[in-house]
Amino acid sequence: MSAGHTAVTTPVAGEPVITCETPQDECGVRDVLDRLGDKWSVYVVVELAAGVLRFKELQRAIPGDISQRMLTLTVRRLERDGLVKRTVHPTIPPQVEYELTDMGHSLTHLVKTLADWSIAHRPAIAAARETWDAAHPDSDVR
Amino acid sequence: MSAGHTAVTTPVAGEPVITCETPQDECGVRDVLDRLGDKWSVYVVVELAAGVLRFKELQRAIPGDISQRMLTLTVRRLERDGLVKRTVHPTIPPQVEYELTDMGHSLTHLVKTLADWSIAHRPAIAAARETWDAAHPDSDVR
DNA sequence: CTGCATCCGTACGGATACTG
DNA sequence: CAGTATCCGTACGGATGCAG
Repeated sequence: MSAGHTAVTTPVAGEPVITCETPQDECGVRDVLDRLGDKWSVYVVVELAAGVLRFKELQRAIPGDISQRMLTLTVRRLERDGLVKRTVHPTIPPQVEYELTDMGHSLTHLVKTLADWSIAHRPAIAAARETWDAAHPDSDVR
Repeated sequence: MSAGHTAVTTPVAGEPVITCETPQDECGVRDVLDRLGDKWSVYVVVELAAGVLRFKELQRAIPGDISQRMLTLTVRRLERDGLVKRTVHPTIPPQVEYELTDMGHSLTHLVKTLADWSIAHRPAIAAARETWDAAHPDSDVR
């Protein structure tokens, strides 16, 4: 192969092909991961998939104690990307509701796929890790 | 709803439900993201999906100039998780080949789904961003 | 070629205090 | 309640040098 990219070494049958037209192309994958790969975004999507939530509700619903700051940031970014809609009711005390947009809802299928794969392979991965860790007692890889 | 979790506020029709049995459960999603959410793992999977590659080949194939250190780390972690198989040919100079395991190959479908979603919604997201950025001239959210 | 060790800058995220 | 502002520690990742 001339200039190395997406090597066609040993094409596997029945395998979806992820095509990167040009070298140095990110195949679109990097995009999604930059958006959902952070610590909290998926959780926001998951919780909002079930329905409209207020700020505090969202914060309580998300597993793992998200800080107020992080929830604000996360939800703002999702809003900026058109995945979440934010509506403010100018009452006292203020009430702000968050919900997924249509595009946001389309994400749900994606997340479901992720969750399914994870759950299906969790045991196998755990096993692989144990084996590897046993074979490599002192390694900083982790 | 008593103690807030996975609120059942406004269930949406025809929407996959991501169930978290217990509060503070990560629904399995965090697992995958911890594994593929980093900067390079997906690329390794994508390139190896096409066939067996040596270290240098892999490095050249991946878009965005991955450092040698990062490629080593990434590939080691994937190996630890049982997603990548590493075979060493004790020659001079050394020759090391990387390939996906069966489980690794099962990831390809997942990645394809990600890529597809990304490409499909890229324009919409770009538009949403422009709108938002215009409406919020001075914001550190980005 | 493949890989480890080391150093170092930055970006991400947590904690806290303060405002409308 | 729903934020904003600030400070601060750490983990991630890049650059470089050395070794089998």
